[in-house]
Amino acid sequence: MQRTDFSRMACSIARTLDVMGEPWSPLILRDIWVGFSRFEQLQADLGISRKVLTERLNHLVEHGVIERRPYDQRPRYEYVLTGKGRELVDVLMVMVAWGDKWLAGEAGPPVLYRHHACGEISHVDLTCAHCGKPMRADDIDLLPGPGAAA
Amino acid sequence: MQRTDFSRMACSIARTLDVMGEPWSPLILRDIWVGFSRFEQLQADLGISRKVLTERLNHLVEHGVIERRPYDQRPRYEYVLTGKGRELVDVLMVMVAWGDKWLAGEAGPPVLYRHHACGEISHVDLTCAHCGKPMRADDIDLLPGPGAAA
DNA sequence: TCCTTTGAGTTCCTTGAGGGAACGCTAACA
DNA sequence: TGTTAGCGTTCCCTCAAGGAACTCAAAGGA
Repeated sequence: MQRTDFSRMACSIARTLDVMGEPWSPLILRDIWVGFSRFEQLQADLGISRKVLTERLNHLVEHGVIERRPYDQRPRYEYVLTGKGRELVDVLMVMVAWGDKWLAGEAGPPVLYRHHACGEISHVDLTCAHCGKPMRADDIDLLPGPGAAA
Repeated sequence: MQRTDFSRMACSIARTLDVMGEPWSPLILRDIWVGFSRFEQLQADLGISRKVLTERLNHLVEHGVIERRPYDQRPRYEYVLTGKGRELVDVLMVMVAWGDKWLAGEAGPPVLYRHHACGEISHVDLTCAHCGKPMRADDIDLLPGPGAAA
């Protein structure tokens, strides 16, 4: 099915979706983040079609969020997050916080996150990079930026 | 178009994707967030197929992130974010921060965000809800939670 | 009274992406 | 000389996205 190309839009959300917005891509990044690094591991853990997994991995490599590198003399490869990719995990962490709060139900969250700095089970909050106070959907005004469309 | 159903997975990322992971859904939420609230506005601004827009809006309403309500005696409706939906915008704000940093290029970010609390152009940071210190991909340990799969 | 306009979808056809199973390729190892 | 393990390719089928045309309801004008 022909899909619309988001990469040309003058919108950072659309551009980010062009990198990791296709089906399965966030879950592939999650798996690589938590330590599944090889093709067979990813395929088995996710239950994704091998064809689609190949396409997604290539796409993520092309955009520099993961890196493909050999781990053996034999033709064996593993995928690891780049710095760019590790920052993209921020998006996943916020999805976790939202899903834990709104979708986990009676059973509670499937995974807990312990923060190294304080040792507590916690989750992420969004704060202003400038003043450190909370920064949520209603706390900002939008202004046209230098890269705005004509 | 994800033919695989993510909603049953024991993963808050997969469940969140089930709500807003389909193509266009994040951009629809963005538009509603910034003030496009009507069917015609959304269709014109996004250039999305009317059929898909209808499907996505219904899906988002079913999951309680937006609300459909009449704004006229005539059969006219507008879509607005619920509380649940406003919190989902957190995910978009982090996509903005990442896209602005890694994909904006020479031109710079297309949109600037001014924080009400401090009045500065800024972006979001991820901090620990417990101790307030930075909380990024490498700053946490994962533990099985109460809702973990058997 | 009839015609037109507007907003909000709905229908229908075409194309191409995802699912899934089978196949291929390479290098070590028994 | 098989056999195995890891990593993809190829192929076919189904169904979802694109896109244009169509419908419907209510208001406003001629």
